[in-house]
Amino acid sequence: MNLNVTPASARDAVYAKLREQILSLELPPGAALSEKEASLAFGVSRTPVRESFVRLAQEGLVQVLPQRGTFVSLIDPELVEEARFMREQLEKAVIRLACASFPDESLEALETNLLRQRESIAREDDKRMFELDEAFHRTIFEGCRKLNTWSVIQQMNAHLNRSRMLRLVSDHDWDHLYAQHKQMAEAIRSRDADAAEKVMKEHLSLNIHDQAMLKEKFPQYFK
Amino acid sequence: MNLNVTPASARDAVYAKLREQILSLELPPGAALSEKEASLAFGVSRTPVRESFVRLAQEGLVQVLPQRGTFVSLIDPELVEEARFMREQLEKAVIRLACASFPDESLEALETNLLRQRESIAREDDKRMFELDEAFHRTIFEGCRKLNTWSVIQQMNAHLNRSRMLRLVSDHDWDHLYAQHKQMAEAIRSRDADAAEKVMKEHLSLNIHDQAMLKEKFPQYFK
DNA sequence: ACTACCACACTTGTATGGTAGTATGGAACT
DNA sequence: AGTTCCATACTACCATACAAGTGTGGTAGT
Repeated sequence: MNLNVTPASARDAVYAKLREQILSLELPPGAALSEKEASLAFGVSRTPVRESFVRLAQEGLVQVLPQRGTFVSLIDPELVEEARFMREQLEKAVIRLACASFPDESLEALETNLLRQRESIAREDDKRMFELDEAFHRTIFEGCRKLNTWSVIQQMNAHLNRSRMLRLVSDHDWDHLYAQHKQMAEAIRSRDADAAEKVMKEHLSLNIHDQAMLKEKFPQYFK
Repeated sequence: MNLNVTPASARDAVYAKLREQILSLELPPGAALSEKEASLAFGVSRTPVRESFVRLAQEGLVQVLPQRGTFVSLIDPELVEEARFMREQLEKAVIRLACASFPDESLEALETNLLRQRESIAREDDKRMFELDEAFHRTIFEGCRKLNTWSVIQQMNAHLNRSRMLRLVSDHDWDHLYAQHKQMAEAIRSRDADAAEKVMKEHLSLNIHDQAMLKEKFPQYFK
């Protein structure tokens, strides 16, 4: 009997691990990867490593140069801004839908989430707060039966988050974000689509100014 | 000297060909693929075939069941509707941007494209008309410097187009679409964002009714 | 000192063999 | 006749060997 459960294929495991390391900047933009090196590190052959590279390349997280090497993609400011743009448009549209029709259990889920957010802020648990933030937005999509849309946003977030990660975590004004989340839930409950859209727009509008600053501070990470 | 230019890697070639066959329904939803079979058909080894399967799976065009087989994904009505939804939101937002600021050369490109559309309609050249339709929308994104957004839409279009393909080509009311395109160009020129958004919304609103009808007509192709 | 060249140590791309899990059809048994 | 079991022929997964392109450092020649 084999209790050493293999959670998934080697390919998926390598893919997930590399993705995480890239998004956390543990593998910084521009870093050289290599099929052989990675295969040794993960204790698998080159085949599953290669296949995970293919996936990462399709997401734009790595760049494969034939016969030369594979590198973690530099952060492309244009791509980051467009990812933010797309997310803003989609989230605005969905929260409007939520104001038109939203199941009670999803609204309850939002309220519960808000309570937990307050706890996490009090405990200064940034990691947990990240998760709750994501779950909050996800719940809105779920209530509108737009989970496929949420997946697309998640993919685009890869590029956004890598840029966000450069700012110190303490930079996050959780109180402000919490207040906005609370306003969103309120707007959905009172079916005020205009107010909801307005809050969401502000919530998702990182100013481009920050981008330029980051690019000056970490020039080697940007395209 | 080797004049048999390999336009790209075997992997890319296989990927492109399979994708085309899936989108054209030459490989219908539910069809069984197999690494071995495909490798024989393309005259390459299983490796590049496998890697193209990985890419197709990530796009949701095929489904890989370990140790069982690889199948062309069934059309998921929810996914199709969400793809349409996302495209509508993004295109509405972008055409509003175009009304605020749009380079002259892009506007000229739209006008030229419109002329060609009229020609193609007259010649009843459906394939050409498809291309011009796509180019028209692409030009709008290009003028707004939102080409990454366009790429995302292109990916989602895969699912939309497969559904569209089921309708007979003659179903397309090119005259109507042409008229809408013309109105869009007009609105951009006169910077009338509200009018532009309105036309775009109608332009991209396939009614869900069609979906249900198609699902009844081709039940084996749907999830 | 400088330049042209080439061997070599890398890289990714492709081919192939073996492994393990799954579905199926037929044989043996009830 | 109906059911269970197993051989077999698939499948995708992974490891490995080889092919082919690229960059670099050293060397020979000028």
